[in-house]
Amino acid sequence: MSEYKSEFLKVISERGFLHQMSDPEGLDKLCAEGPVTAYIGFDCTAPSLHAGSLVTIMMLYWFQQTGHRPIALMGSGTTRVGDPTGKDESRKILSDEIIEENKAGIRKIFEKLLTFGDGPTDALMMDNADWLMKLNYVDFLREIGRHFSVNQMIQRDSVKLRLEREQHLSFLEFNYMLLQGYDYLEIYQQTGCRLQMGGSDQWSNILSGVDLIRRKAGVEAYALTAPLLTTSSGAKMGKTASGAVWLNAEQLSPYDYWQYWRNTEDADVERFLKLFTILPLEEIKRLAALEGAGINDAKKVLATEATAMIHGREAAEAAAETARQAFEEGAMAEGLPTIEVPKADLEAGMGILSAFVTAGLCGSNGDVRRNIKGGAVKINDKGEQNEKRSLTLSDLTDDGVIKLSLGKKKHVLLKPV
RNA sequence: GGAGGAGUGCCCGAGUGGCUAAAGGGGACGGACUGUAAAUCCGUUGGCUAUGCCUACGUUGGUUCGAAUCCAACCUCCUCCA
Repeated sequence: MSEYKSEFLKVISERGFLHQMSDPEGLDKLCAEGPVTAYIGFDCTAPSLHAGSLVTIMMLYWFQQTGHRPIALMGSGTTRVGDPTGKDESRKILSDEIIEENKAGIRKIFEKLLTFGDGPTDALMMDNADWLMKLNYVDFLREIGRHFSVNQMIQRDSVKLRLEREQHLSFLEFNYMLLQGYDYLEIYQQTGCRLQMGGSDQWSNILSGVDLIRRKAGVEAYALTAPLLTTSSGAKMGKTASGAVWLNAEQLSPYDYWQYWRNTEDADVERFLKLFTILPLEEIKRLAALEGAGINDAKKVLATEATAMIHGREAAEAAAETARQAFEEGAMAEGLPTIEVPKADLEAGMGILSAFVTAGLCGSNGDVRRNIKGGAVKINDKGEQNEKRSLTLSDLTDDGVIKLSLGKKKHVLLKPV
């Protein structure tokens, strides 16, 4: 482990963000000299980013914190083309309106973590649709395609493996590195950006941009990737029962987000504290040293700090307090996710089945029935076995709500309005 | 353009005329054990106004009392040859 001179690489390497770098010495020197500009691209396939993207988002955060200028690139141009790697046939073609909506949702996340503006280290937001949509095929081939050597392209591991195994590789996929390489060049020309970061799966795409900039502009640009994260038990990051761990509050409440981190596996606690919180390393070391049940305290810190990063300190504390009441006191915690139902429904008597479905705890009536059979369903903390049970105003607690629970961890409050 | 192969539930994958809402595995969810962890064990895993009904094995038609299974056309994907 060589010592880095630049603050950025020091922080990044200590906290476990580093996977590969194209020219460590050169990049270190560049970053040590003064403000550098770097970008990371994000797809616009969903209305929010999820926990899987958080690693690279945090890299942008640290980049700015250590005195540099980050660029968040919205890939709405490449999203329109569609990422060719999936196996599903008939991929959904997203309409322009949806892509724009998604883009708006994704922007919000960056606005929380980065400081935007016109200053030398203020973050920028760009969109590759601005230049990709204008491309003319023949011009592109002449201007960009000429700088790509097929001989080299087929040497790339991603390509080589496919060819060696005689697996199909479409021309579209083969071209992807040109598009992303072109992004890098375009951003370099517009902003002087000389560093592109991303997940480790982006490595070869990033390198193609590095090459292109060298050929086209005679400038050395850099590549840096972060490891692809899995939990210690091998699960992909950012997936839960109800889907992805979204970063936007509209997609996933801060309380549920807090819970996601609270349920981190023991073996991941230290790694996640380094990656997803900004606590000092000594503090993390101390927390990670906790053993047995004590590590639960570290998980709470992880949850609160990680939640504070993207939902704000206040929401994080509230989530922590709600969880404390719900789990440690078994009390009726007011901060639990709350669903409003028309008062009239309760007056008429609301079926327990539909109550759990509207609360989002179960996917269908049959799902509720199965869970009732499995003994997972509770109303106001009392087990319920009768699927015909209906909820009425008399079920309201002193706080004026009805608490629905599925299993031990999932609770929703029903509130009449 | 030619020859061959494939398309099954969230995913992988068995099934080649009725016993198939479809084996098995993974994942997920619930339960037990714990520490709101992991591992392990057990259960569940299409929908409904439910002793029945509907939807589902690429699409559309056909054969049949009856089709995921047979036939035809089409769509998509893959491999090899040109």
